[in-house]
Amino acid sequence: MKFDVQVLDKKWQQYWKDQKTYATPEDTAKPKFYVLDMFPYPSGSGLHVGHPLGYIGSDIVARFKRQRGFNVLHPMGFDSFGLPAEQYAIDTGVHPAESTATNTARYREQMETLGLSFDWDRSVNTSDPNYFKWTQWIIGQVFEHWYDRDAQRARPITELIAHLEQHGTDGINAAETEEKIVTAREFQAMTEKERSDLLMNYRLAFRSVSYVNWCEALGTVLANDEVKDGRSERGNHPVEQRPMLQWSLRITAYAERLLAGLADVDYSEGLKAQQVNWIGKSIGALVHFDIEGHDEQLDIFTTRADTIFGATFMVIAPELDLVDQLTTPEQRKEIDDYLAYVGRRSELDRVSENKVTGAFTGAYAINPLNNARLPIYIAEYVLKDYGTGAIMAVPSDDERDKRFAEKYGIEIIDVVDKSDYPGATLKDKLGKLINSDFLNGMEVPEAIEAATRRIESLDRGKEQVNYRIRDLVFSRQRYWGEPWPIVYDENDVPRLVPVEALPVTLPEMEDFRAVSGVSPLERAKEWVNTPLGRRETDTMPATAGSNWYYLRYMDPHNSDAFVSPEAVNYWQDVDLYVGGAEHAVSHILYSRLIHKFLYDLGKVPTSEPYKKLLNQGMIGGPISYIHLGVLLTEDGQRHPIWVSSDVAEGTPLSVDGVGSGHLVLDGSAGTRLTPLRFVTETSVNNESSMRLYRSSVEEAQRMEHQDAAYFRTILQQAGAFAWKTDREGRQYLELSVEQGKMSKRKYNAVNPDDICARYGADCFRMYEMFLGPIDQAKPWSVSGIDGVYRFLRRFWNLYVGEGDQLTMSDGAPTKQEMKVLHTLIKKVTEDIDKLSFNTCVSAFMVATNELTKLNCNKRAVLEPAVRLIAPFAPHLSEELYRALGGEGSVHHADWPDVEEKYLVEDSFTYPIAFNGKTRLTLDIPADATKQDVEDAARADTQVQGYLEGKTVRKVIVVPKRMVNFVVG
RNA sequence: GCCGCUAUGGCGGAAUUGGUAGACGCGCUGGAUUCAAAAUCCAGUUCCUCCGGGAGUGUGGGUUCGAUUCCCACUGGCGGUACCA
Repeated sequence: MKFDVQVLDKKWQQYWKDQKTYATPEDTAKPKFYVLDMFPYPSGSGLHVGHPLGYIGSDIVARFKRQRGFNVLHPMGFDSFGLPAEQYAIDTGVHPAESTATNTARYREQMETLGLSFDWDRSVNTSDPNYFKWTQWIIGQVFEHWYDRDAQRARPITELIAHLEQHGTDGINAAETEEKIVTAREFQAMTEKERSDLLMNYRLAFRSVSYVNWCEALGTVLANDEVKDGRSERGNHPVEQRPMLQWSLRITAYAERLLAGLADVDYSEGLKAQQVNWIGKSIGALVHFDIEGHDEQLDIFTTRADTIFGATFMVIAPELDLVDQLTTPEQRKEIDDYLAYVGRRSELDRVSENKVTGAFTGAYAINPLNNARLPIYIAEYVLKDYGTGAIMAVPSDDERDKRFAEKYGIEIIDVVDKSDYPGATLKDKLGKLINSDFLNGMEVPEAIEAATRRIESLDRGKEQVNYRIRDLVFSRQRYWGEPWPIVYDENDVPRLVPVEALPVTLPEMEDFRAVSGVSPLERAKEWVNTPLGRRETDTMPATAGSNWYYLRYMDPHNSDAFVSPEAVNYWQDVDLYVGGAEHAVSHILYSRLIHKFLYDLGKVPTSEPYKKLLNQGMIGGPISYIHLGVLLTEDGQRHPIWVSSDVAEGTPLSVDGVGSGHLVLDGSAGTRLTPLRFVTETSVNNESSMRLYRSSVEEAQRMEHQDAAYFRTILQQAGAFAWKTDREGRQYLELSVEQGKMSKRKYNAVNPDDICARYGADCFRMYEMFLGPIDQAKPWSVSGIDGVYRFLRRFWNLYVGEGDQLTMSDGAPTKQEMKVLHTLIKKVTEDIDKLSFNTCVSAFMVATNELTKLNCNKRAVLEPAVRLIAPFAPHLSEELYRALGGEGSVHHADWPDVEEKYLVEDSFTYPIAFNGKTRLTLDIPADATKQDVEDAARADTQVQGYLEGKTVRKVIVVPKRMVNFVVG
C-alpha cells in the first residue's frame, strides 16, 4: 500500500458513493444530531478556498457524531432561485434552469472532491417544482393567517372573519397595517372586494401600496437588507424610494418574539447584537398634538417625553399625506419647491450628504402640556417609516433638531441640566430637568416616566413600543423565482391557489428580461389568464426558498406535506448551523420568522430553527490595484498613463513615446483591479504593494485567457506606462494591495481543486483547519501546507514501513505509548466539542511526533488513532482502517474512549518561582502534600542559592501547579 | 457616531478555574545523507546581553504572592449599522 493521495481520494470517494456510506438511516432509536451548512447559491465560478472552511468544520462534527453513535443528518442543497442566476442568464443567454443545473453539478463534484460526508439523496434545490410547491404552500399559509397580539400567535384568517361578522373590529388586538374601526354591521354589509381589502390590513402576507426600494437597473424592488448605502447589494446599482403595490410579510408582528427568542439560542454575541439592532426596539410615548385650525391631530413618537417642554417646533416627513393638508397658501410654493428637491435626491445623496434641510408648512401644532404654539416643518431628516413619521423637535436635547433650529432661527429652550454629568452628550439620557413645570428637579428617567403618565392621564397619548424593523417586501418583478400562488377574480379579489393546483410553475419564456416595474411574467398571456382567474405575476425573493429548507431535508421526498410530523418530531431542529457571517441578519432572521409561524400552526415542535450557530471567518486574498494618472506634458497635452502606486502628484515623469512632464491625479485618475496571475510579490517586508513586471505584461499580450483579455483591456485604457526599474534592470509598476473577501470579480479567488489534486483532500482539510480558529478571519496562504503534508506522511509511516508493507505488532503497548494515545483521545474529543479544530490538528502532530520517537508499532495504540483521525482525514483513515482489518467503514466505527488511568503522572515538574519569576523546575512526586513540596523545594541546593541572604516572607504552593517563594 | 469582534516571535497561531508565555506548523540558521539537487532526517530559533543576567503578550494604570487571562482608561485593525426621534 502506497501513500498516493490521488489514488486514495478517488478510491474511497467512489466507494462511499457506491456504498451510500453517508446516507442517513431512518433510525429513530438513536439520538439525532443535525449539522447543517448554509445553503450555497451555485455560482458559475465554483467554490474557492474560503467556502470549504465551514464545510470541513461541519463535516468533522458530523463524522465525529456518527462515530459517537448519533444518527446524523448532514445534507447539502442549493439556493438556485434568485437574482444572481437570472442576471447570469441574461448576460450569457443561457436559461437559468440550465446554468443552475451545470453549476450545481460542479458544486457537488467539488464537494465530493473534498470528501464531505453529505447525504446527497436528501439534496434539495429551491427551483425544483417538487420543492417550491411547498414554498408556495407555506407562503399561502402565511396569507391565510393573521396575528393575534393578545394570544401572541398567528391564527387562521377564518377566525378573524368570524369575529368581524359578530363584533366588528371591537375586541381585536391584531398586528395591522393601520388602525381600523369597523362595526359588525358595516362588515356584514361589505362587498367581497371590500372585505378582501379590509383583510389585507391583517393578513401576515399582504398586498399594500408602500414606499419600497426600487432598483431601476435590476427592474425590481428590493428588501431593506438587499440595499446597502443607497445601492443594490447585488450589482451596486442606485436604488430609489417609490410607492408601489407590493406583497409583504408582516415580520413586525413577530418582532418581540424574534427578540425574546435570542435568549434561547447559542449564537455569538455579535450576531445577536446585529439581530437586536435590526429589530431596533425602543420604548417611548405616542403623543397627540392638536393642529391649529384643523380637525386632524399630529401624532408623534418620542423616547424623550421628559423634554416636551423644550419642544419648539414639529417636523413631519415630506412624504406624508398630511403635508398637503397642512400647507397654507402662503407657504405652498416653498413646500412645493422643497418636495421637488426631495424628489430629486436619491437615497445615496441623502445618506452621503447628511445635511439638514426643510421647509415651513405655515401650520402650527399645540403642545398638549403647555399650549405652546409650535410651527410645523417638513424635513428630510424625519423618516416616513419610523414611528409616526413625525416628531416633536427639542433642539436643546437632540443633535439634528439643534442643527435645524440653528439653521432656521428657531428658539432653543434648555430643559435638561447636565452639569452633574461632565462628558455626557445629548444622546445620553442623563441630567436634571429645568424649565419644565412639574418635571423640574427630576432626573431624566424619572421625568420620562412622569411626563408619560401625565400625557396618559390627559388622554393625549400613551406609552408605546416602537420597532425599527419594517415589514418584509416579498414581491419581485423578476422571472427566476417562485410565482406567488395567487389568482385574482374578476373583482380583483386575490385568492389562494389550492394545494391540489400547486406548484404554480413558471411559464417557458424566450425573453424574461424585466421591463421597468412590470414583471416579465405579464408577457406570458396564456399563463396569466387561467380559468381560476388572473395570476399574480410577481415572484418571490430568494429568501422564500431558503428560509425553510432545513425542514425539507428531514423529509425531502414527501409529496403530501412540506415535512411529515414524524420526521420533524424526530429531527426537531438544527443542532449546529455553520455558515458565513454575511447572512447574520437577513437569512437567519427570516427563517426564524417562518419557523415561529410554523410553530404557531403546530407544524414544528420547536420555537427556534437553529440551536447553535457558527460563523466561519472569511478567508481573504490579496486584491491588487493598478493606478491610473495623467501625464501633463510641457506642451500642455494630457496623456493617460499607468503609474506606480507610490508616485505622488506633481512628480516629473518622462514616458517613452509620449514625452516628459509631470503627473496629475484628477478626475480621470483611479485604480483598476488586476488579475493576480500577472503580479509578482515584492521581495521585502511590504505587504501593501506588489510589482507588475513588464515581462508579464508582454506575456499577457500573447495569452488566450479570460484574465489576459481583461488585463489587456485595462492596459489599453492608458496610452503609456511610467515604468520603474528594479536592481536587476527589470521594469515594473508598483500596484497597491489590500486583503479582501475572495471573489472572481476581484481576481483573488483561489480554487481548492488544484490544491486537492496536489496534496490530497485530507491534507487540504487538515491544513484549512490548522490555519487558526474557524471563526476568525485570515488571509489565504499556502505556506505551511507542506508541513501538514509532511505530518500526514509521518502519520502514515507509523503504520506502513519500508516496501509499503504494514508493520503492525500485537505486542503489549508501553505505559508511555498508552499515555500518548489517551492524551490524544482526550484532547481531540474535547476540542471537537468546542469546535476548536486547529488545536486538534496540533494534537495529532504532537502524538505523531511522540509515537515516531517511541518507534511505536503497536496495534493497540495505532488502531484507535486511525478512528480518531477519521473525521479530519477520511480517505487516509479509511485505507488504514481497512488494511488493519476493520469491518465496514471507519466512519461508522466507534469513537475511542479515554481511560484516565493512563494519564496519571507519577511526578510533576514544578516550576519554582521567586517573587513570581520562574527560575528553575523540580520533579516532585505527584502525590506530595503542600508541605512535602515546600520541603522538597527548600532542600534543593539551587533553591537555597536563590534564598541565600534573603528572608522568606511567604511560600505559596499549589499542588500540581507551582511553587512561589516571596522573599524580601 | 453607535454596536460587536480583535491585538501574543519574522509569519499562522497555542496556553483548563489567574500558575513554567511562545505548544504545533511555516520560515530562517547549522548539520547529516547525496557526485549534486530535490526529498528526508537531526539540532537550534521571542528580544537584548558585558553571558552574571535583563526585558517581554497593542499603550498607560490597578487588583494579586503571581495577570496573555480579572478591573479601569486609551490606541490601532476587522466586521456590522447609521439622520431610528
